[in-house]
Amino acid sequence: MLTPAGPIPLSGTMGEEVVGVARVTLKTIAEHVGVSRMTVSNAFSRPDQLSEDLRTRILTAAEELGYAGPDPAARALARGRTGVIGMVLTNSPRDAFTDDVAVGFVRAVAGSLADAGYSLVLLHASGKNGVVPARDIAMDGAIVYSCAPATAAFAALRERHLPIVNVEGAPLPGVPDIGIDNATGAYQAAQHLVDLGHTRIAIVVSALDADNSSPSEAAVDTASPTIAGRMDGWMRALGQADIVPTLVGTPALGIDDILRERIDRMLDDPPTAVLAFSDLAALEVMERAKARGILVPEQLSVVGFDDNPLAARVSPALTTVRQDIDAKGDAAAQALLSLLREEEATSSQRLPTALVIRASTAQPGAAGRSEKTSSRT
Amino acid sequence: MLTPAGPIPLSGTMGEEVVGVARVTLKTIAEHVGVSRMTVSNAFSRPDQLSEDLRTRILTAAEELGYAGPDPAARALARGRTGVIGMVLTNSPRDAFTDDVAVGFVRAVAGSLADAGYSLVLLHASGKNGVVPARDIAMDGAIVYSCAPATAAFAALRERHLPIVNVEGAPLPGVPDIGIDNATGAYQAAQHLVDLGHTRIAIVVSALDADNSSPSEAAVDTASPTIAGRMDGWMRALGQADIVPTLVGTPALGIDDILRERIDRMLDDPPTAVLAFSDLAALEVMERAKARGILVPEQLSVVGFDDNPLAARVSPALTTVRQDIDAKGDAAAQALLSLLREEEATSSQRLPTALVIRASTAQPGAAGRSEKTSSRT
DNA sequence: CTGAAAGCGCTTACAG
DNA sequence: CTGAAAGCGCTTACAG
Repeated sequence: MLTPAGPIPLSGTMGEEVVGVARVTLKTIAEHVGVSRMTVSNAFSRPDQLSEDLRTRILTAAEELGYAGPDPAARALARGRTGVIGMVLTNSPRDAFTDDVAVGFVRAVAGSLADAGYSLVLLHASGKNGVVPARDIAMDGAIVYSCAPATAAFAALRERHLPIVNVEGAPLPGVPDIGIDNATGAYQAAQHLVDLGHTRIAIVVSALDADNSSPSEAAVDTASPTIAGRMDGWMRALGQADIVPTLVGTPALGIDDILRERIDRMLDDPPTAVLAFSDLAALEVMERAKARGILVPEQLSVVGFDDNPLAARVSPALTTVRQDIDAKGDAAAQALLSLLREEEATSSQRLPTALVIRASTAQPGAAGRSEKTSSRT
Repeated sequence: MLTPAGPIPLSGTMGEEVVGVARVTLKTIAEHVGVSRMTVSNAFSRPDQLSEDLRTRILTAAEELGYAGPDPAARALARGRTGVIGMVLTNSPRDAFTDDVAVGFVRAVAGSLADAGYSLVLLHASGKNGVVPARDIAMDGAIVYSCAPATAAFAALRERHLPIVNVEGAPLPGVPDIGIDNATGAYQAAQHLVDLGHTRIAIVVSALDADNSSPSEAAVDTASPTIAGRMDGWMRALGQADIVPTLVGTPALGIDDILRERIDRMLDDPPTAVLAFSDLAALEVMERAKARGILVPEQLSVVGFDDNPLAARVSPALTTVRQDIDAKGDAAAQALLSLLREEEATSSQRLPTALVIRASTAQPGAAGRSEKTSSRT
């Protein structure tokens, strides 16, 4: 037996304060029990490779010595597998987590992945410290949510040749893409307004610089594949009805002050209906309309997108295009999982949407019943 | 030069389909450039250790060969540092992410950590696959959010001797705990009801099995340190006013059907006021009261806890105890960060709360103005 | 400014 | 059922 005098060798040079106990490794236990390191390894990782009795003896010794199990970092290197999946969000987690839709997606992905034994690591954009998580974090694969192909994190991931699933992204060769059918959803939303009789319609978007302008070919250029899909759908329905909408947009990826300002400008001479790229943007429009005394839906119909949990709670309840965010998260997780299993069957997927008509839309100029009609007796 | 014939050695046995390119490592590049592996390592990790010229040459070669940088798993083992911090939530991420307060916390932590160059990995409870993330994932430390000390994940973390910060947890020797001052917040909430003149008060909690019972000593036993703190505060204020509240609770950690059922039972013979352990629970009470035609706040005052984003949006707007969730997240992240820097100065912290009085509380039996008083003309 | 040596802690075939 | 050997890909002192 090579076991040193004491059962647990202590760290620190003689005379120094011994702050912690020396690292207990497979070797410590092997020497203690009198077997080879790899038998100890087997005791933990391949129980069928040794006798029940030996295994118990080893596990007992491990516990006595305070061994918490094989070191995950060493194991990851040896196995070539970490058990971790990365998630890169449009914006840093700090921003993304203010959006219920993004949160719902992360939630669903984390759940599906957990069922398969994988943990999710949130990959923020590269910081000042020179740390680029997408490049520097050990992981087995990644899910990229609603990012432009040019995103730095995305590029880093691809350089590493990691299995990647793109969600609501631009089609990229060799990268499966999961997303909803934005065009069809948007088409339904616009058609709903057309059916109600609206002709003066504004479209409110992000990732597109447009200050109450008309949709000239050039202007419809957006960095977001999601917005692009929705634009397609809206324009198709409106085009069929010979309606030329007004475009209100910001170059930013989400709602910012530029967009708010342009929405205000739009409300100076309001259309009769607005198609917004998200429920959050729709609420922004509704709040600003309300502040000016413009009645929704009597004077202004508003349609959102997503069916954010808020949509049903606000007043008037928001007409919107529902997407099944849980299904999207599951689909993304499953796609990545099958990529990890090297089942090449993984392909892109378009999930369906559904128009949900609530109280924020009505016929133009309708003396529609709002929730506060008592004064009209 | 030991460089093989072609610039990029291919993998796969002769005759097999060559699916991928052989792994490019430090060695590949070293041989290609004609320097040692460690000079290549230095080019990436310690730029000051070699001439600018050599470095450029190495980096160029690396790019040509498709080398994405030092392998994170190998680096983690060699450096003893992963750049990853774990987060264990009360419930699995799937459940936790339905709660805006928990989401806000994760958001704040992820943000603070990102600033310091760390990424956050969500640690789910151990699954069927035998995978226990808290034991099997490589990380440098962890934040434990609102977990009972007996939580399996917590125990696994401690066995690994990882730096841990406890958030809203039970005090544990050697583990700094960050949390709000639950007792004081709850005290203020209860005192507010006392000041309004209420005497028939119910307390709605989780993690405590109580079916409209009186708070006997035994019954006040809860597995949640957070609930325990709030109970203390409520009971102290009520005790000073000689009020004995009714206890409505579920053994579960959150809101479940048991709790809903017991709330219904409470409303059969309603008190004049309710103290709820969270805003979500308060909304549950309000909705159920509304369904029965019990007016809030005229017939029933309701006080929540947290100041969930929803609290201000619902109608009537909810009186509640505000906690600064961003501050809590930052504090937790900073505490862990300083633990990682081995600044032993890290200690526990109690963050302040503030009572926010809105429209869901009024004097008992008050013919208070609700939002629908028109009928009373 | 550059390199030879040792090591991080584990696992994977392969023998016996 | 058990072990000796090689290796995962990098970094950390330490020489020169």
